Amino acid sequence: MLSQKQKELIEKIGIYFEEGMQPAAARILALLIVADQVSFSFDEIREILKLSKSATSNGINFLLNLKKIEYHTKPGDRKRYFTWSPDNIINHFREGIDKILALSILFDASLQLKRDKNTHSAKKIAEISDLMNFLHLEMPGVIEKWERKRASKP
Amino acid sequence: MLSQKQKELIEKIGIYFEEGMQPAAARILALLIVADQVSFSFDEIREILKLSKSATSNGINFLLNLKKIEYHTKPGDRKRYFTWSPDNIINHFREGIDKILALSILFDASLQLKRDKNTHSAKKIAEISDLMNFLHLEMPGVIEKWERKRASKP
DNA sequence: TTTTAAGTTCTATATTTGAAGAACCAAAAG
DNA sequence: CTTTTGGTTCTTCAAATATAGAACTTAAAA
Repeated sequence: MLSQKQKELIEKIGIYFEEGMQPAAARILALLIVADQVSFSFDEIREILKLSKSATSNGINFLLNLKKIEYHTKPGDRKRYFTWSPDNIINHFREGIDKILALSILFDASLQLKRDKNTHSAKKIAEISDLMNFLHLEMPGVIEKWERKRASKP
Repeated sequence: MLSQKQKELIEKIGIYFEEGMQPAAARILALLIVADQVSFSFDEIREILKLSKSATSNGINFLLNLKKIEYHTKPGDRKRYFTWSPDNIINHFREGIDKILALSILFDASLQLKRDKNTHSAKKIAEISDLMNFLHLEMPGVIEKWERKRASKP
């Protein structure tokens, strides 16, 4: 079903995803990305990843909530079959960029509280905040550029 | 020494920094960024943040290791005085981008293992990997653009 | 209407993480 | 030398997180 290499990749990708979700959820997501099989039932996920029912249930619902995965059903079959939903992945990057913007706002606030706005440190805060803002502004253009490139040579 | 607002900012910025370091280290870094005072001794940090010696020591060394902070000494004074080192902050963004690249490599590896590279999922993996790569390639240009803008109107 | 299947939720642990405080150490001061 | 200072390291301890497994729920099937 899963080759050794695929299992290893699930672990490696899982570790990346652990930044932001519990290990079990991270492995579930990685499984759905890496596997050849297009969809997995609750129990298949459970068995393959050797998780308890609760860890499986919680992980799946966490991922459904974030819309990282979705499920479909089959007529005359009560099970749900889960698949990765890759389509809103660009959103993921947007969220990352928004987070940078939020931090830049805190840096600005810190600058406003500085007695002396001309120290090296204060100027650096302003600079970093400006950079974060700039990145936030530039990002849509970069993604657009990528989309154009991609549309031209598919 | 620190206003209420500054203390609140240290907490808020600290929470951002917790992604990637332990809370105590995050607060130390936030303190060195937010405060007007340019440098702090070990015991000042300890007292202001109400940390134990071990938490202070570990946090400081963690931050020194990552070169997020540095210290200087004064003649006839054994203490070290710690300051934020903002200068390689652009590096911080580069690291973030490098991390994205590392993930794209794992996605590529996953794609290589796919039996059928023409499924929706496989094509999406390719697409995401390509986007991550593109971001990695574009970033230096974006930062350069920012530097030019900044040089022109300082 | 009883049983079964598919999952959820609850309770009990296990694991991980972070921090406290004491013991320790090395260099400088006395 | 011996004491003090400035910190580090070691040994708990506490809290947060994650998981297991059992008990429960709900809807469909028998």
